[in-house]
Amino acid sequence: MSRNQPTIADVARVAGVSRATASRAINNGPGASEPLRERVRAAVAELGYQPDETARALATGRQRAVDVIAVSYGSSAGWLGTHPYFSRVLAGMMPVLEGVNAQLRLHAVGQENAAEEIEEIAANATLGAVLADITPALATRFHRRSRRVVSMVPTATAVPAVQADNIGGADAAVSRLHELGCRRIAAIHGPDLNPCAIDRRAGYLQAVQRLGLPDLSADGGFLREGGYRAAQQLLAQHPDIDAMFVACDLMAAGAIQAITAGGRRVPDEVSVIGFDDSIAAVCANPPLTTMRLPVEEMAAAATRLLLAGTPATGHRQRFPVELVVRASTRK
Amino acid sequence: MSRNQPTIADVARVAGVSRATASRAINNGPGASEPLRERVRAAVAELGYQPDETARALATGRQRAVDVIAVSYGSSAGWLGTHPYFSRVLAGMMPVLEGVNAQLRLHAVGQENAAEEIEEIAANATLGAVLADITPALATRFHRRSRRVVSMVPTATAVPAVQADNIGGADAAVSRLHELGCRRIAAIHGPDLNPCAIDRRAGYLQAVQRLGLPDLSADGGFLREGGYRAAQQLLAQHPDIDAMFVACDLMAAGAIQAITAGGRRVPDEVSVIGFDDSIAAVCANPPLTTMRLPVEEMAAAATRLLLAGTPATGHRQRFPVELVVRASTRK
DNA sequence: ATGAAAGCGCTAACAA
DNA sequence: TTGTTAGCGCTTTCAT
Repeated sequence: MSRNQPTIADVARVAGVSRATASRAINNGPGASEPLRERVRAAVAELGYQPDETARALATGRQRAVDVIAVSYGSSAGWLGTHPYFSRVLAGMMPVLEGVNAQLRLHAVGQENAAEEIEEIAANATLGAVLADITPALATRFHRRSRRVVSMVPTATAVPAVQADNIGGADAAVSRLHELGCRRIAAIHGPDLNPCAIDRRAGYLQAVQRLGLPDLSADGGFLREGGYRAAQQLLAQHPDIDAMFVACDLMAAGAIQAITAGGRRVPDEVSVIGFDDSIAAVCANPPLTTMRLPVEEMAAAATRLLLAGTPATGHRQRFPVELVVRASTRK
Repeated sequence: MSRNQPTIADVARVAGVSRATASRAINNGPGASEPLRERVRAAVAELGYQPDETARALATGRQRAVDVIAVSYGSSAGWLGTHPYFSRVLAGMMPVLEGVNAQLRLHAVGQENAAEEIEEIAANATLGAVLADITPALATRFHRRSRRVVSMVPTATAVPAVQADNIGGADAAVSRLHELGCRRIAAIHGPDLNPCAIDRRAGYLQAVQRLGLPDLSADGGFLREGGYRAAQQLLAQHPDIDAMFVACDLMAAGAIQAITAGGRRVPDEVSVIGFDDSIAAVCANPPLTTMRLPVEEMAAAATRLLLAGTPATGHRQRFPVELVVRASTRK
């Protein structure tokens, strides 16, 4: 570094006080007279002094940063860039970090050496970490090293988490479709190993079983292309499908494209209901009826939990998943 | 902090060497014999030692972090969360930061006290900052305090920048529509003050003028709702429109919804061409033909520039904007 | 109320 | 090659 920033010693000298007094004045700490505080303020302004957060962090032992960890399945660029989820968690965190003088550090850890990277992040964690989409095993690993952590997806029981009712949401979606008169309700699911995908699949299965409907499932891998292909395939195999429950909006947008490209109308011939209420839902045409996952609120809650101290082991904060009606389901 | 992590002193003691030797071994520095290195490695493993990056940063004077700054016009949550742009810049940066032991710090600065926040970030910058969407005035402010900065949008001449050919891209889009036989080409523009929006508008104007077409412009504010409304209005005022150039995909997705909701077909009756090639383009139905803004590549380049040292004042790296043909334009 | 001085955990001159 | 020592810029006892 070639920065030649003024230090607190400069401020102290210009103000004609000791470094300790300068520090007290700058941090609004107790034990400094108003006249001296004023001189320090003047010196700060004159020099354009900005405290070095690194030194401050070392001296106090706490750095006031919250880490966000996302695992990059395959190429980090692909997942992080194309899935609307991450920007929503960031969007949810930023406002609560506003004005509390805390940094937001973003980490994309690769799959291979994930364990080591997690360890290192945990070792340097300060306020703590928000686990955006990590497996229970890795979450446990982090938790063992630092308890200042909260997961945003279903995880190991010990790890604090904010979680949405994915099962209930999926069930509600299918029930809704059933109320609308649909009887051949297909589903497009996410990756087998994804905790959220697992729950949404369970919710679908639970609903069709209760309602006495057939299980018409396909896999879409949480990606738009997968949703497109799955919908095509479903339509080919079961031409009488009158509705689709799609486990994420991105896939649902693809599914709608496939349905209309195949010459059927949405929602007149087939109703589609997505999951997430992400940007993909409003960009789809017709706009998607979907189950809203309150990602921003969850991320905000997770951040507040960290700001408030060390979350209790096993802590759970639940969030409802609610129906948002748009135009992809019939009246 | 109640962390009780082992320090390098513990490692040194366990390994039976001095702290200096331990440091040398840990950092693969020169001047340490293999046997001692081995003992240090063993001690590190035994204690589960992880170097404290803060202390390291203070000692070396460089913290190896790159900052990303996004200005939050209105609510920070809204903009950051709903616009696909930011996640693309993050996605572009992450891979180049991989394995170089550098953190990514994210800042959303509010509009009111933007100047101060910018100053503070600049003062604590280490590798430097990527300005995602900042005004020329603020960029200049940052540049004055730290030269380690690169803007991703058109900016003041002194500030280093990576920039795409927005004017040329917009012109090319209109030209393309003209080649396709369209003669009533409307446009939906972004915010008046947004540097990218300004250039895209200029490109449209330049093209219609050259081609002898009428200027059919409306404003959409770079948001989907704005695109929807602008398209409705355009269609009402000029029923003979046969194409639309829309300055961003998010607005274009809205425009397509408005067009089809109004009973016209895309692309048969009206062709639509967007800008960005964001997630909104592939979620739209039909999928959008668009001008691809290589955001990830630009963000990666910006990051590499910072990693390589202090970018030269006024540095410019240009990126092409290319046509991506999908289904929203007629053949 | 103020200042002197001791660290925070680490790296990097300098000595040995 | 190894160890000793002096900081990095700041906060925070502890005297005064």
